[in-house]
Amino acid sequence: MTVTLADVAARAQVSPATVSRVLNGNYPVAASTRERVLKAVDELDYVLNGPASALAAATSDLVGILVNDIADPFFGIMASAIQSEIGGPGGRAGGERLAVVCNTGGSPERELTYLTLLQRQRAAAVVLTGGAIEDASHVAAVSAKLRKLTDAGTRVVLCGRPPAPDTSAVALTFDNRGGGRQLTEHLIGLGHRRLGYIAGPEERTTTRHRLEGHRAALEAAGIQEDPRWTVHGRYDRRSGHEATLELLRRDPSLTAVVAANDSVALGACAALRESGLRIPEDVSVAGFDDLPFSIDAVPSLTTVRLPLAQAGRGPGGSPWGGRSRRPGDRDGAGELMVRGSSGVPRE
Amino acid sequence: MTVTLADVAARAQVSPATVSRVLNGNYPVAASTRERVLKAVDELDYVLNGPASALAAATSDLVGILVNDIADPFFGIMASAIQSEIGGPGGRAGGERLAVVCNTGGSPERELTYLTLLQRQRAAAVVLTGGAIEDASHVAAVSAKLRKLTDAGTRVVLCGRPPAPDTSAVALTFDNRGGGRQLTEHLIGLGHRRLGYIAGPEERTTTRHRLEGHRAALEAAGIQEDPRWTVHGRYDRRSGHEATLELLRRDPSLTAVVAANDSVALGACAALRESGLRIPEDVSVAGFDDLPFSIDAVPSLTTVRLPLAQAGRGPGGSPWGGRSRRPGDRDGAGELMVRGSSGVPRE
DNA sequence: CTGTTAGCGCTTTCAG
DNA sequence: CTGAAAGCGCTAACAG
Repeated sequence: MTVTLADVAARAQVSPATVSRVLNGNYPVAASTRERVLKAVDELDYVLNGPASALAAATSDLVGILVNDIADPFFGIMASAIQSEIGGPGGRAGGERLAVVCNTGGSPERELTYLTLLQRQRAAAVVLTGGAIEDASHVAAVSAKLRKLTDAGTRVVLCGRPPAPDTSAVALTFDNRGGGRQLTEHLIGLGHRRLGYIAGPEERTTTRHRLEGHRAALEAAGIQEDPRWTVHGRYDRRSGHEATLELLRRDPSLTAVVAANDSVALGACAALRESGLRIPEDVSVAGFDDLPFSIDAVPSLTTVRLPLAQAGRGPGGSPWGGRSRRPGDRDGAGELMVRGSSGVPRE
Repeated sequence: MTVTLADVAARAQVSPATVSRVLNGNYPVAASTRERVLKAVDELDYVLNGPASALAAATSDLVGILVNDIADPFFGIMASAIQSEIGGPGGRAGGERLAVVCNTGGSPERELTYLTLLQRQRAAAVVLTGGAIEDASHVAAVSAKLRKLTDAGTRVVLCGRPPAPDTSAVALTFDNRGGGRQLTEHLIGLGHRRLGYIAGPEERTTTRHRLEGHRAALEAAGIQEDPRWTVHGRYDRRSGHEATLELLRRDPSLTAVVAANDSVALGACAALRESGLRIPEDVSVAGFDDLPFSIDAVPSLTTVRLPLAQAGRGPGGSPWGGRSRRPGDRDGAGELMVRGSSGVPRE
C-alpha cells in the first residue's frame, strides 16, 4: 500500500522521529543518518502525508489568497506577487508553501465560505485582496472570522483593502483616493469642466475611495458636480461600454470620462468610438490600475499605476517576515501615468 | 481551547460518531438527533478540522489547478471556469471543494513541486492547464507523477494540453493547430505572401502546435517559408515588441505578423507603430486566444477564439461528473475572429 | 544526536 | 438508527 514514514524509518534503520526530523530539517541530525534517511526516502519514493503532519503539528503549509475575480489581471498580478513572496523555502516540510488562490467572484457568501474552508484547513496565512464589501453585517461577519483565524494562529493580511479594526490583521492599502484625485486634477488642469465618472459596484471600498478622490478634485477646483455624471457598474469592459452610452445619453456635452479601472476605460473607449467621438479630441478618457494592456490601447490610456506587483511586500518589510506593519507607514501610492487618451477639451 | 467534535458530541449528548455522520451527511441519522447536533455545532461555533478528517478518511476536498502564469488572463479565465465547475456542493463535508490555483511560472521544477505538494495533500483532483513542456525527461517525470496521483485516487484532468499516455488522466485539448492554420489561411487569402511569425517559448506544445498550423497553411498555399520569418519569444507583450523589431530588421518586406497570442500581438502592434508602420495598411497583425482586451485594440485584433470558459466542461460531459472523455471526441475548436488588424497587403 | 511514547481530531467498522 | 473502539500517519515532548 502507500508508503509511510514508518516504512522509511525501518529501511533506514532509524526511528520514525528521526525521519521526521530529517524531513522537516528543523532539528539537528547527524549527516550520515540524514543521508541514509534521504536514500530510503528516495528508494521508497516516499511522499509525506500532508493532512497527517498538519494534524500532528496543528498547522499547515497552506496560504489562502482570496481574490474577487481571478480572470482579472488586477488580481492575477497581485496573486502572483504574493505567491512569489511566500513561495520561498520556509514551509514546514522544507518545501514550498502551497498558495491557494480562491476566487470569491465578489460574492460575500463565497468570501465567508472560503474563509471557513481555510480555517478548517488550519491555513498558515490568508490574504484578502482587493476592495472589501461595505455592508455592515458582512463586515462584522468577516471581522469575526478574521479574529478567529488570527486567534488560531493564522496570519491574516489585507492587501488593497482597509484595515479591519479589532483584528491583528496586517494591512497593505493602496491610495485609491489619492490616485483618483490626481487623475481628475490632471483632467481639470487640461481644462475639463464636465467630467463623467463610471464607478465600480456600490458598497465596495475601492469604488468609494476612487470616487471620493474624484469628487475631492472637483470640489477643490470649484466644480459643481451634476448627479447625472456618475454611473455605477461592474469592473469590466462591458460595463464600461454600457455606462458610457448611458452617460452620453444623459449629457452629451461631457468632455471627459473617468473610469473605475482600465478594463472599464477600454469599454468606454469602444463606446465613444462607436458613437463617432474621437479620443481625446472630442472626449478624454482615463482608467485606473495601469494594467499591462493599457499602454497598448490606441490612444494609450492615461491611468494611475498601482504597485500591484509589490503586493505582499509591505512598506514595513514583508508581512511574511513576521514583522507587522508599523503604524504611520504610507499607503501604496498611485502614480499618474499621463498618456494619449487625455487631452484638452474640444472647442 | 479549540472546539472539537467531541465537545459537540458532549453538548448534543450523542457520540462523536454521530456528529461525524451528521456533518458528512452520508449516513442515516434521525432528524431530531441531527437537529440537536446542528444546534450544538452552531452554539459552539464549531469548525471541522480539515487535516484530521482528511487523515482519517484518506482523502481531501482540495482540487489543484496548475497554471503557467496566473497574471495572464488566458489562465485566469480557465481557472475561473474550472473553479466554478467543481465548486458546487459535493465536497466531503457538505461544503464546497477548495480550488487551489498553483502558479508554476512555466517552470518544470515548480510544476513537479506543486504536483508533489498536491499529492502530499491527498488532493481530490488536479487539473493541469495550458501547454506542456516537451523536454523528454520532464515529460517522463510528470507522467510518472500523474500515474501515482491517479493510483492514489486523485482525478487528473489535462486542460489545453495533449493527453498523457499510460495515464488515466482525462484530457480536454484545444485545437491550436487548426486555429493556427485558419489564421494563416485567412492572411494568405487576403494576399499575403511574406508573413513573420512570433512563436512562444520553444519546447511547449502550444507553441509547436500553433506554429505547425501556420506552416501547414503556408505549405498548402505553396509558400516557401524563409527561416528568418520565425522568432521565438515568451507569451507576453514585451516579447512581442522585441520580436517584431527583430523581424523587421531581418526582413522589412514582411506584410503580416502572426503572433503566438494576443498579448504578443499587442506588443507587435506597438513596435510596428513605433516603426512608423500602419496596421493593417502596411502590416497586418494577428493574435491568438481572443482575450477580452483584444477587441479593444485599435484596430481590433484578428485572432482565434478558444473556448477557454468551457474549460472543465468537456465534450463528454463534465470530467467532474465521473464520466471520462469518450475517445473520438473533437478538440475544443478555435473560431477565427476576423477584425481590423488584418487587411490586404500593401502595394 | 536519537529513540520512546503519547496523542492530534476525525472516521469507520463492528456491535447493539 | 446509535455507540464503542481502533486507528489514519505524523510530530513533539521527554528521556537517554
